[in-house]
This record gives sequence, structure tokens and C-alpha cells, in this order.
Amino acid sequence: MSIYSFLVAVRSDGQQLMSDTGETTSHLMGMFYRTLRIVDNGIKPLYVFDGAPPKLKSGELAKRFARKNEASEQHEEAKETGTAEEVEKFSRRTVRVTREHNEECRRLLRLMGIPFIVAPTEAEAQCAVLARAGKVYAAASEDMDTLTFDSPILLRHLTFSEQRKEPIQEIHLDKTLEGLNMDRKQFIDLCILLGCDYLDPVPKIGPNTALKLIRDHGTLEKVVEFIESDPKKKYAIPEDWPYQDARELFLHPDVRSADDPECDFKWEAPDVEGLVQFLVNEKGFNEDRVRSAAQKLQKNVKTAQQSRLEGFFKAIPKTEDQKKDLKRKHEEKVADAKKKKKEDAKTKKETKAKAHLNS
DNA sequence: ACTCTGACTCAAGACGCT
DNA sequence: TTGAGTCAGAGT
DNA sequence: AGCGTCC
Repeated sequence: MSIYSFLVAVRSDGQQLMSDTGETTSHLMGMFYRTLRIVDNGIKPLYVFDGAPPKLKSGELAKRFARKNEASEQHEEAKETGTAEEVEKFSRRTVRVTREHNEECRRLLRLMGIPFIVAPTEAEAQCAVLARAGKVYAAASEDMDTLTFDSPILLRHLTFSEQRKEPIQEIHLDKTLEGLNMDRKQFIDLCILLGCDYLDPVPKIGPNTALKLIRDHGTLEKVVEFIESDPKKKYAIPEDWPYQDARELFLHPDVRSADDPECDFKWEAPDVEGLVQFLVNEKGFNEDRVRSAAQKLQKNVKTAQQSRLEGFFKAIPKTEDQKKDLKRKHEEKVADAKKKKKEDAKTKKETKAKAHLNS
């Protein structure tokens, strides 16, 4: 996901940044400096790449593919007849993360001494396993599915960027379940009903209705039964809606077990000359910047991994306005469930966040 | 009057100088 | 693509 | 904070 957003966002004159040979460098730029910043704040990150998507997702993916193709056509057309703005707009829509982008990012991480793993399928599921096993402190993702995959802690907006508009959120699964007064199975059912990546959403059922239905009936089986037997035909389950399969994916995703040798992660010193070769010689980055960045990395490898997260959490404002704002948001969306959680986390843990992003 | 969903819109990353 | 925010209209 | 620049 982040590679994608780098490709979309890191631009100049509507074009992605490129080396002089015309290869895109936006993803490397984004990865490099974000990772640097994270490390510089005392976090030892572990990256998880997506593997092959589960079969259940193929329907969704096919739709996306079709939309991309459509966007490509519009992009071509815009280049002929449209304004510069239109061209740029469609250009962003046609962005795809390629195998090459992924491989270059991995090469970059290797040179930086940052470990990573390629998940068998969904990265979020793998993150959850590693977090649950204590290999890392938490799973950082924007995707709420991470909780559904049973990660004990989810961090959102972990970018440490200067102009982070969103504060870092630390969401604890146990508190979330507690707040909802649900067990994990119900929580999974709720998330499926709310609309997950694998299934079409049920029309007319939004966050509130979903929550109510699960509360009233307990399980998806019962909910579906209720909906289908409702004489008023208020809701309609989509034709092809294998919710059991989706549930199975959340309960037993295809992941690398945490005690697998592949999950024996090491944070190492950066290969400075390798970085220079790659980023400067091959991709045209500024040598001074790369070297000073590499130096920072080096320094941080030695530094005892002491948390500096506090410094960032303290920035979270707590005015009355802010609180109101949170309350309002708190009442919406899937996030609803979890955001409620976040509120707790905020009012309580605020500054307590420890950042052994791993041990 | 109030609640809820759905449709629409917009922006999207990080650095460093002023 | 995603999310976040806003708005209108249907339903209760 | 705003804005040009990174490649």
C-alpha cells in the first residue's frame, strides 16, 4: 500500500520522479526517507510485503483490473484532447505497483540493513502473526483488517513525517473487543458484514445496522437467516456471498509461522557503498543526501533501541475541540468500532506508548 | 426531527529554506 | 486505489 | 506554515 501511495503522491509537474534513464524513483524516494525517519526515531521496522492474493479476492481484483484499464484509456484520451490537469488526474488513476517496484524496494531495504518478509498471501495476516508472537511490538498499517487478523496492537499513521496531520493511533484489539463487548468470532463476523476486501457489501447495511444485526443475532449465520426470512425483504444478501470462506481466511490465513527460520529477523548496518551505487549511480539521487542518510542509519544501529515515541505522542492535542472531534468521528464507520478504542488509547495511554517496535 | 446510507469530492510523500 | 469529509434523500 | 524541489 505504501509503495502505491508513493507512486501516486511523489511527483513533480504531474510526473513521477525519474532517474535520467527514465525509470521511476518515487517509490525509492518515499521508502528511503520514511524508513530513515522511522529508524531515526528509535524504531526498528520490519517490512512485510504482500504475497499472492487469496483466491477469494480474485473477484475484487478483477474489478480493479477492469477499472485500471478503463482509466488507462481515459488517460490516453486525455493526453490527446484533455487539459494538463486531466492528464495528471488519470495518470494517478492508472498507477500500478509492478514486480520491479517491489524488487527495487527490497533491494533498498537490504542495503539499508532493514529486514523484511514476503508474506505467503496477505501482508496484514503475516503482520498479525508476527505481532502476536512478540516478534514485533505492533503491526503498523492503515488497514483495519489487521485487527481482524488478530494482531494485538495496530498502529496507524506511523510515518513520523513532519506534517503528519493525523496523530499516530495505537489500537489494542483486546480493548476494542472489550469496548464492543464481543468475542473475536463476532468481531470477525461484524467486519465481514461491514464490508471486507473479499466480499461485496450488503446494500443498505452500514456500520450501525451491521453492529445492530450482529448484536441481535450473534452470528453471521443467524443474521443471514434473519435477512432471508424477513417478510419485508428489507435487505438482500448478494448472490455470491461466501461469508464462511471469508471468515475462514480471517481465522486461518496462509502465513509463515513466527518460529519459521525465515522469521529470524536481523537489523544490520547499512551497506553505504551499496546504497551509493544503487541510489546515486543507478538512480541519480544526490550523493551527499544519500551519504548523510546512510550515516544516520549507521548511528542508529549502534544506539541502544530506546524509545523516542513519547516525543511524538506528546504532540497529540487534547483540547476540547479535539475531543469533540474525536467523539464525532467515533460515531462512524468500521472505524467506529475501532476508533472507540482509539479514544481510550488516547485518553489513557497518551504518552505511555513504548516503542520497542520489536524487542 | 432524527438516523442512516450512499453518492460525491478531494488529496495523496518528505525535505529544507524562508 | 484508499480515506476522509460533506451533503441529500429515504426511512423511521 | 507555505512552497519549491527532490529524480
